[in-house]
Amino acid sequence: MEIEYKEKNFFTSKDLALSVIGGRWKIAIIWCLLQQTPLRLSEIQKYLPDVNQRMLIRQLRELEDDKIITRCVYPVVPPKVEYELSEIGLLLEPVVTSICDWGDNFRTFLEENPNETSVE
Amino acid sequence: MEIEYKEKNFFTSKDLALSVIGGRWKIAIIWCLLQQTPLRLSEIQKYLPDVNQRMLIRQLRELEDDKIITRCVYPVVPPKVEYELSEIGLLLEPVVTSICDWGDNFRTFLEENPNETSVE
DNA sequence: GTTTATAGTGACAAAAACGTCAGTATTGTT
DNA sequence: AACAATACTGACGTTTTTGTCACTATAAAC
Repeated sequence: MEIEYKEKNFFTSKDLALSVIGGRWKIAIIWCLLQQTPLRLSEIQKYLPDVNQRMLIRQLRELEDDKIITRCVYPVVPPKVEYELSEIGLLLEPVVTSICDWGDNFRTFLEENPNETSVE
Repeated sequence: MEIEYKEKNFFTSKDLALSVIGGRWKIAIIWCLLQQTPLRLSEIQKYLPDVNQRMLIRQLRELEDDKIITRCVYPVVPPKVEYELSEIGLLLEPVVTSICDWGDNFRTFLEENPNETSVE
């Protein structure tokens, strides 16, 4: 997270929201947890194979610190940890949905308007 | 923008969407243009005083390249340039709205659940 | 002829984000 | 005794992002 809301004045709700969900993989993680819940770390990794474990854990920690997800550790061996959206985290569903919907529209737009700019 | 959709396979709409609107100030810029349109650069700067001009211009260029906004240059002195949301850009309104709405909820949540973690 | 306004660009530095690698803990299995 | 599985952490370096500073163009106003 780039901005710490604890240390800055936020005038708008969007700034506050973006400080929490603006991270590189945050929306993707929340998306996973909306598909299936709870999820173990290893399961999230299967959903997001492009994210390395280190990064994934860092993003999960930030989401946990911001109370968007909960982390439940089971005292077993090998260890088992389950991640779940919190109540306020679940309320992000409309955000994720609207992003996916727009992505659909944008994909259609791209197909209908092929790039005139060639990268060469 | 971190990911070039021209160069990567995108399997989900969210990935495609995030590659376009995931930039640091993209949502904020789009938010401005939903409040008032068209806007000149100097006007966007008044909306977003924390963004330096260099950065703002870079983000505007990316949005323009992705066809989210249009840039109209008037051949006058001093120069006048107007930015406007494109058709596909206007469709981002539900995304911005849902983010703002969630931000409101999250602010309330923060007020109701004061931080137990003190930073010292 | 100097200043003003607007919308930039280029070079560079600082900061933040990201990735890689190696290592930890536990206990049950081979 | 070595190895496997899961969920990590720490050190470190690289890459990307962001910011700063100086600079450009133009015509009108003073």
